[in-house]
Amino acid sequence: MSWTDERVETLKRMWAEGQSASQIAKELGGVTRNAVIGKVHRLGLSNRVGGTAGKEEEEEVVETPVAAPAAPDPVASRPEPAKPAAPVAEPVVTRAEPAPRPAAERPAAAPAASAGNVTPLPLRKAIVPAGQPLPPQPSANEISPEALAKVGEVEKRARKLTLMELTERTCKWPIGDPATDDFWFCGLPSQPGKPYCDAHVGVAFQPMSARRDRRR
DNA sequence: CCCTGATTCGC
DNA sequence: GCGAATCAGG
Repeated sequence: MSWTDERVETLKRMWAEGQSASQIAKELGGVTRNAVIGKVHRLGLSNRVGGTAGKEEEEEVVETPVAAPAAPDPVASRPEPAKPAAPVAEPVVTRAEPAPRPAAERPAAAPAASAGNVTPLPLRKAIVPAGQPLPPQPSANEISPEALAKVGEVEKRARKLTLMELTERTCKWPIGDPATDDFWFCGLPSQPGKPYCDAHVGVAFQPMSARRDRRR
């Protein structure tokens, strides 16, 4: 693979969007993240300290002076790196399997959720009608007590990751109510090839037999 | 361990 | 110019 104009362009765009080198490499295909990083440097794009490697002593604040009037350029306006609306790399929360229903173990609202995260805005968590914010459940939603206990335990140690923090190796089991700020993803190490951690795999994939057994 | 970017250096 | 290997940090 060579760095064609198009590929370089993609590289530039994604890098500017704050994508990681590995993500860019994955998108481009045929290159490793090392290649991407190498190219980035050769292009002189080395910028944002993407979260690590904070070597170098940056003492020179050689940035452009203040001078940033109100109305910027009418042309080059790309201040929104949020959603390229282009080829979506990955939906992150891949659930090609039976949608999980973490309804069973609803954690009573956890007020002190995010540490030091004081909502500055009048953010109420009651966009929900009343009582039961969660959608109806699939019907037979009986899970073995063992599995439930396991989940209950595990969720106390959940890493409480945000959507953005999920990777292929983190449990994507949602916890809490998406309609409120009392919501996060388990985030514990997922089983190889599975979207969830051990405990959540246990409740997500029910053999649909066993249950009957224990019931009658 | 997983991940990140930075740098080096033989090709 | 390229990128694997290595380094360095979270």
